[in-house]
Amino acid sequence: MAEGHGGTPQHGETLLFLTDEQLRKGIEAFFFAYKGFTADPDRILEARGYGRAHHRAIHFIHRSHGTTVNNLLAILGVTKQSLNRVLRTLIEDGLVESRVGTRDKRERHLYLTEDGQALEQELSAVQQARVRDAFRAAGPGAVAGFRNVLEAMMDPEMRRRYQRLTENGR
Amino acid sequence: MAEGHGGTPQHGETLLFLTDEQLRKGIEAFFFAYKGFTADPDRILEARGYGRAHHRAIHFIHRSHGTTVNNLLAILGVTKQSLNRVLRTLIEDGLVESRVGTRDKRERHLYLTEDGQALEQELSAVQQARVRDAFRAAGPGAVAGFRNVLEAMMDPEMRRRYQRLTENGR
DNA sequence: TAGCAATGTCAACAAGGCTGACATAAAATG
DNA sequence: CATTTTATGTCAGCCTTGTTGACATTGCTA
Repeated sequence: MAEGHGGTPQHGETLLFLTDEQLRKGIEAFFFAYKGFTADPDRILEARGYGRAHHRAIHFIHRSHGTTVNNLLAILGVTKQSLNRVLRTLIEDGLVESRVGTRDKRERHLYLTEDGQALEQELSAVQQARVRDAFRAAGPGAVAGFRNVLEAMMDPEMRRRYQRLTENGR
Repeated sequence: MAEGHGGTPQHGETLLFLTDEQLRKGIEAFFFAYKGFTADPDRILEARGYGRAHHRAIHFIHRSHGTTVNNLLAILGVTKQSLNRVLRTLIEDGLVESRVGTRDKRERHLYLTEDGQALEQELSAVQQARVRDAFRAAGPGAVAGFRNVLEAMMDPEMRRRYQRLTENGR
């Protein structure tokens, strides 16, 4: 499967020589970094009896106020039963509000309550701080480069969803 | 904690202005990319009735032939009960061999069998392909930049372990 | 009106984390 | 040599968060 000695250049860019060792380091870095990436929010969530699944729901509801359940399911890529379990506790705990759609009354539109927004703020503050520090430590150019690599690593379907999110903020 | 409008430059590098929006995109990119990162191995593992935990064990045993259980525990950051469950199935299935230590007979040294190496190859082939393609698509400079950001994002303890791994290959 | 779509819910199951407790063998230490 | 510590394994039980399958309700749509 492509022995690391190159082949032909693609995209008209300079040929990149990537050794197995370089790739392995990248893979391990990804693994270890993801732990750090989630460590701070995890601590906050744990104190409330929540997990990462709650964080993800809160994040994307904040990101897209009034999104529907189906929409959220597509973004998160889990089953409705799995999401519903999380959503139910968040609604019961008064962090998320579910309003019946006006145009289509079958849909439920999801919003963060004040408490929900407060938790979202708390979670994103620590996570953003971690990412900000990492970007600064890595220096200029890292922001775009980092995101480009990540974007290229996504499955096409997820990339589309990601790009749709970042385009219009909705 | 550096208010986002900069303050004074650090590390003698150019000041980076990072908006909340940029940070949020980075965070979401990380989330979506991690899904892609694990998608290909996950498919292979599923066919064998294994999960990500098995992959991680296999990866680091391959990476450090003859490593001890304690060592592996520290790298993976899980409990011995959790690791043991995975390790037991891998040993039963003949993918991993556990040898009593010669110097210290309490230790068990872990090795991949031929079958284990074959699976490791299969798994790393698809994962490396994904990372390689992403690096190439992102262009030169991405490799180092990407790794620098990731490294800065790790918890200090994990960063030390990561660096120790990448230094001497052991 | 018939059928499809969006949502919720119940039940059951699995992976993979966790804690606590206990057992064994071997090393290390006084 | 006796004691303690270390490395490992194992049993039992719990939690979160995924999964599938089945079923009900409501409301849109053809």
